[in-house]
Amino acid sequence: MGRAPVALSPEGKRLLLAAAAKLAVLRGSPHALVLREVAREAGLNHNTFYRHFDDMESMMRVMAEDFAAHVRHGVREARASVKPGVPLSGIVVGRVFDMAIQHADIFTVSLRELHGPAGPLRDVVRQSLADLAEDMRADLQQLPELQAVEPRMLRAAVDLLIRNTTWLCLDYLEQPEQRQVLLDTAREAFHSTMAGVIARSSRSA
Amino acid sequence: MGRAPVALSPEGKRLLLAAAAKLAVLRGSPHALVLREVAREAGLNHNTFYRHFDDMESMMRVMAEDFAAHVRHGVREARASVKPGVPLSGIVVGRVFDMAIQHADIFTVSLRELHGPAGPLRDVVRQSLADLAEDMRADLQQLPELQAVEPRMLRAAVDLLIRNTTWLCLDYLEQPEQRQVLLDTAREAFHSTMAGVIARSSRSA
DNA sequence: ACGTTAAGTAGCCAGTTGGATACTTTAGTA
DNA sequence: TACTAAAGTATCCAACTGGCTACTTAACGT
Repeated sequence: MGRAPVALSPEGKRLLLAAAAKLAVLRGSPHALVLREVAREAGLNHNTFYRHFDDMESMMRVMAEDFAAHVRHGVREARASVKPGVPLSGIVVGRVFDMAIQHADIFTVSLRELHGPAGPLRDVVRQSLADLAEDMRADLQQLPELQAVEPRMLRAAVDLLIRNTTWLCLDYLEQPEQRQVLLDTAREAFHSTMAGVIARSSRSA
Repeated sequence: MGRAPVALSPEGKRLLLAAAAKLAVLRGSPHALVLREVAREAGLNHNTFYRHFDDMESMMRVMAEDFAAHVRHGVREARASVKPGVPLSGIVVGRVFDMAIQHADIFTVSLRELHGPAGPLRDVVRQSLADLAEDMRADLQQLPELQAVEPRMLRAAVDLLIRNTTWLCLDYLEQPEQRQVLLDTAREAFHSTMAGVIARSSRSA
């Protein structure tokens, strides 16, 4: 359940996953990957690939599970790091950025895949973000200013912010030196959106 | 300048571009394209490709230019369709969706490429969106409620909305039957964000 | 010390690829 | 009508691919 991803995997498997992620970032898509090239990048014979994966698609499934595990792990850690009652939302974007940069290739590939062709990788990534969104909504809803807001409207706002954060996160992974600027951008979006939700909600009440 | 894109191109060139876009949508990335397969899909001998393009990358550049031309053309049309003084913003998302569905493959590939690896295609697409953003900001700024808003803050809000719209547009291209839902989502994001900008702006004034 | 199994390797295969060179067809136009 | 240039084709090539079978090495419990 809660174990760190790919921790118990054999060396070769991890090397292959890392090589695949790295190459997929360069190529722009995991679908452009070439089996032999991945093995070469990992410093292994191309046949070793078959010791760990059935084919490329099965490898992508593993990568997607890794991504999902990282996200779950990150959320759990963030939750444990703040006092109960205090909202996570203030720190969540920074946490996301931290997670992302620690597994930069996997995150880049996974987030890009959000709008790729339908497939197991995309489904898993989308589900992770959907879970995260519902988590954040419930978290925010407990704030006094937001308790009166209709859950559906709040969820829509959170979805908007997650789309925005995903975008900025990909920018961050490409230009880590822009971290502060991107965080500020995300924070401003957060403030504007929440102010908007509150304004619209109290107006309609 | 203002001419419709690929209008004067020879038949084969258009066939190849259409085939490439179609396959790139299926594959998830133009970088996964295979020259011979593109030609096959277009019903042409693979050598004919070289009559029109130097290589795959030069073809992608052409595709990017097509995308940019479509966007410019769409904006010009939208501008002409509303009375002067009336803001475009109310209809702009619907217009974007219309444009996108008319050139579904090119738009899908181009918008996906926004977070692909750096390259000419991506640069052109980003520039198109940046131009569109500045256009929209200037347009919105003329509204009475928004005249007092700091341009930089308004631009940030527009950027947020464009990121959101891009996302929803890709969803729309994959599920055209969801058009109305997605348009409503975009409209709600628009209202929330603008309400937020106004609230924050008047608060700090 | 030995046997079992997982991890890794070597070499082969038929099929496909990007690209070159040389040829044919089409369409315009002088 | 004959000439030309653009568009399209046929064929060949070395290089690479995914996947197969068969072999070697490393690790580990007994």
